[in-house]
Amino acid sequence: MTNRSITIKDVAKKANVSVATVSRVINGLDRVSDATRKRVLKIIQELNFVPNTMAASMVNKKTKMLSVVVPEIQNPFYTAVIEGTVEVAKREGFFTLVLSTNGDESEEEDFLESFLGKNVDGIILIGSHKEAEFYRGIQKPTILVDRYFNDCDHDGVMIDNYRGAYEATKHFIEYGHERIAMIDGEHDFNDGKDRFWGYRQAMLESGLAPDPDCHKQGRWTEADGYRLTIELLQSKRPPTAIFAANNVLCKGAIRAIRDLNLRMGEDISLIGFDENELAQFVQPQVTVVRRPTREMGVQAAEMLVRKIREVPMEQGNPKCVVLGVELLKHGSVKKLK
Amino acid sequence: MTNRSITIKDVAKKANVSVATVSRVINGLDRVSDATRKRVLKIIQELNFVPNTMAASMVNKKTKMLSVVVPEIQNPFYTAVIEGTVEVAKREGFFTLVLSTNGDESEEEDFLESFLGKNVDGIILIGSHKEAEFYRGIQKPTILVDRYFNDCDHDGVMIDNYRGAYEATKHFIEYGHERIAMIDGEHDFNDGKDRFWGYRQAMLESGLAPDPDCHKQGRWTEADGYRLTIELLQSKRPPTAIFAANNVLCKGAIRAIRDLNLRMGEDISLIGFDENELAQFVQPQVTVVRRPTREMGVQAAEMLVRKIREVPMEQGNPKCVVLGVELLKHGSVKKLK
DNA sequence: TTGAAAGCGCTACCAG
DNA sequence: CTGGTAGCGCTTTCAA
Repeated sequence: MTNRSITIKDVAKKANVSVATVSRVINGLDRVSDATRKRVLKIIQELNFVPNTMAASMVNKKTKMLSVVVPEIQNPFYTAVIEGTVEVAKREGFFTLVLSTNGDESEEEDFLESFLGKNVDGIILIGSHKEAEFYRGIQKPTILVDRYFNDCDHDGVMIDNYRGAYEATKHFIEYGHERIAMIDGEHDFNDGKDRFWGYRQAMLESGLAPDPDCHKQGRWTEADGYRLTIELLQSKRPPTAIFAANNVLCKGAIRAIRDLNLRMGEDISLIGFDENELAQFVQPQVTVVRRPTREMGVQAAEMLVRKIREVPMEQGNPKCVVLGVELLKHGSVKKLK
Repeated sequence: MTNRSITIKDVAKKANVSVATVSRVINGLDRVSDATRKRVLKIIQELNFVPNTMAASMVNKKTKMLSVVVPEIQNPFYTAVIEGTVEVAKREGFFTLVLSTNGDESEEEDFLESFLGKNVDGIILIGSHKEAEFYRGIQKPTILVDRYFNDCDHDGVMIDNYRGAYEATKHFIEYGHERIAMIDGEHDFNDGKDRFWGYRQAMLESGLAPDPDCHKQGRWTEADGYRLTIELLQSKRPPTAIFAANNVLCKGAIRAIRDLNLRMGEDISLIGFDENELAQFVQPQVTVVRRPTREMGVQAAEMLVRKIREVPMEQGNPKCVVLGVELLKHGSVKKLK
């Protein structure tokens, strides 16, 4: 497309200075007289010279790029995290590079091995790998988000999944529900697992024996949210309340309830995890556990930038920040007593 | 984090060969005896050596990276395009780098000037700039998607916005509607403009004088979709049909109709542009103009890869592919006669 | 089949 | 304040 691009040498020659001087001007260092600086700047303009950042990076080993790796880019939860990190990164002078892996471990690996993965200054990772070992292999400042692994040698930003599920379940119980179901996906990561344990613990504490028929597990998809909800509601002893353990599952549940012609918050109570468009649309709105999605990205980016800048020696043990969640009460939970 | 990373030199020394040979092995070139190849490969394993792609790129000026630049990453239309391009790119051996500009021109520029922008092999751009000149300045294989500019010196992949709007409007007319409103946003780009002209043309052709009260313009946001719909429906002479010119506007319209307690496809008819979650959720479902979103990304990526590989001389005049749209008829349009 | 050496474009150190 | 120069890690002639 373009012929040979013009380099620092061309500028130097035309300005009758050394490349060293041009470099100084480019980087805004002092030790350059005002006269020469002006002259060089002018030539740069004239020649329309743009420094080759890659060459620079070769020597100083910095690219001012961050990457944020997520499993899927269609889920608003992830895009919210991305937004948060991008905002901070920009403020701090980094570009952010987004990669969606489709939850595929090998795609994640490929990326980290690639030009991009190798050359960013730091990584914010919502990983798809299930073993700490993989993460330990990442030789670069990295912050794990949402999914954490012990002994992974990296810092993390999580939310209190356990508590979110616990509070949702408790809320049902306070309102008099006893036959409370939960639908979720595979327990591949701590987030899913913790939500299940939160639910379970709340049940136990209230003396409600966890009924295996009330815990339906599928994949974390809207289709399965739909299917599992139908199964629950058409069983011989349907629950009076359902806790849908993430946003897409919740959407499926909402559809199912609608399709079965049941009245939300009347015939059946529902709580979702994470806000979602449908939950806000239906009437009454669906009560959900809200987590600070954007904030997670912000925190992660701030931690990452700090880590990139700090001298390696100063780095202590990996720390994992846990952000709180909040139950947004709407009208989808019926008061039984 | 990591100390000095090991380089091609280390491998060469340990294998008792020259760096040239190691380089050949890395790149799978022939002219290396099987014996040495094996030996080098073994050392590479042992040392856990990973070639520095950046250094390589410095000399051969290729990075095997593509970037796709979109205005917003929250809109499913854009993510669908992204998915399409990523798929093709991967198949062709390129990594895709996603950038969301928030529709901000300067952010778009910053990106193109950045390390990333400078070092990708090609760009797929849903631009936020409004003048062809800007695009002409991009000295790199680029495909414009969705928004096109004449004389921009780049190829493009568009859809037939005009026809989509035209058909939607015609559909209303066939069903007996006469007071047909349209809501849209700023006419900053061809897409929005064309939709308006398609609507207008359909009206004129059918002898329906375009009533200025029936064209409400705001921004391309859900909030404005809501607001404009309310305005229309509460005016002294409300329309019987509304064409919402994009997905978010349509969502706003759906909410508004619901909040006014009107029956979709009965009290008011609606057609949206682009599918969206709410349109599929409500009953009856909303009739929409569907465009091949994913396919746009696929086409664009294929064109881009071809362009990157072809010798500069072969490049003819910029060409713009226009993909068709389809009216997905659901129950949101009432038959008046 | 292999190696030596000249870069790619820039930075940073050391002299002057 | 300015210039010379040695790399950064790799590729690619050109010779051997």
